[in-house]
Amino acid sequence: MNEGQGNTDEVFGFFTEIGIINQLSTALFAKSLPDGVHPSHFSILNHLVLRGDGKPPLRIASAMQVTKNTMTHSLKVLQHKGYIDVQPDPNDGRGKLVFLTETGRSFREDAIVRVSAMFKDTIGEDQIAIMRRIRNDLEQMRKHLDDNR
Amino acid sequence: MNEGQGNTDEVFGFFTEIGIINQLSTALFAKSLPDGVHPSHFSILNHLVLRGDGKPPLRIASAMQVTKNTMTHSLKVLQHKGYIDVQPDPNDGRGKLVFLTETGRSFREDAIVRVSAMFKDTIGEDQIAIMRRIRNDLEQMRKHLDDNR
DNA sequence: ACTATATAGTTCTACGTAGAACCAAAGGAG
DNA sequence: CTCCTTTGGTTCTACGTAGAACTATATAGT
Repeated sequence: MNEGQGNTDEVFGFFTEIGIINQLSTALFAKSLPDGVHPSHFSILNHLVLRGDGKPPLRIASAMQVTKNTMTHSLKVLQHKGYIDVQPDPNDGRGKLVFLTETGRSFREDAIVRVSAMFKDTIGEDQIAIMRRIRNDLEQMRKHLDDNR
Repeated sequence: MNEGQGNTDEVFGFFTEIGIINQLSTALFAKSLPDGVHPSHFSILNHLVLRGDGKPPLRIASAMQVTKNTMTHSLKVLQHKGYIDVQPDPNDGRGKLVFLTETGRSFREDAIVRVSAMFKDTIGEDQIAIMRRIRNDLEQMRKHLDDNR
């Protein structure tokens, strides 16, 4: 293969590995979520619980690293399922604010239990060890990619 | 937040980080590919060059970690663009074999050049160092997830 | 104050991908 | 040989996501 392109193959291989892990983990995760709830939907609920709700969609979108079009769609799904409540922002005529409903909170609680049970079957001590080991490097990488977008 | 779920949050956070990196790198990659060629399409071409062509679709699908339905679709796109040639397997009446065309090979070469140039702008020494550091752990993680699918 | 620009969200469209049902060919068991 | 199961691929449908064009409100510059 062509040398002289520096470490292109290395970089490409790395991102391929990341992509596959993402693929497999997402699929694994999806199997433990009830009815048509996508992992990304759960992520939004989880984010609202952990970081607090009452945030505008755009802020959530940037936290989740998806575009605002995607967020509009996802929020519509969550709202339709009754997990969130979207209200106009009283301080900004353009904006909206996203609130969790009780249904949404308890759905998230239940999902955590299911996911935990599933993780117990697949994620062992070795995997946890890997996660702890590389977590910092991953964060740095993510930050760098995010800054140089 | 609820403790007692063990390291669910840790695991979930890890996969979230992976997901975001995948997201950002894919988007970055896509920008350096011409016309409607998706990163996954390029991956297939790259795989055929690196690992050799003349392989059945199902084998490629398992290497790329996508379902066969997806592979059928992707191959149709690549074939329509003239990058690959799909022929029936003479040894198996059900099977097909995928071959690269000259167009496909040179497209991949050109793409490598573009991608390399783009990487030079975004991926620095620090990032390469991270990749080398965690590459092994990622592979292990991927293998484990793949085996326990 | 007025105009220009930036920002928050939505809509429309296109596309990659997965799941399920399906067809065809191969392989194994009796 | 015959039947059943497995395997390779396709089709149909559904869905998450991105890009681009658009509306409406807010903010900055003069």
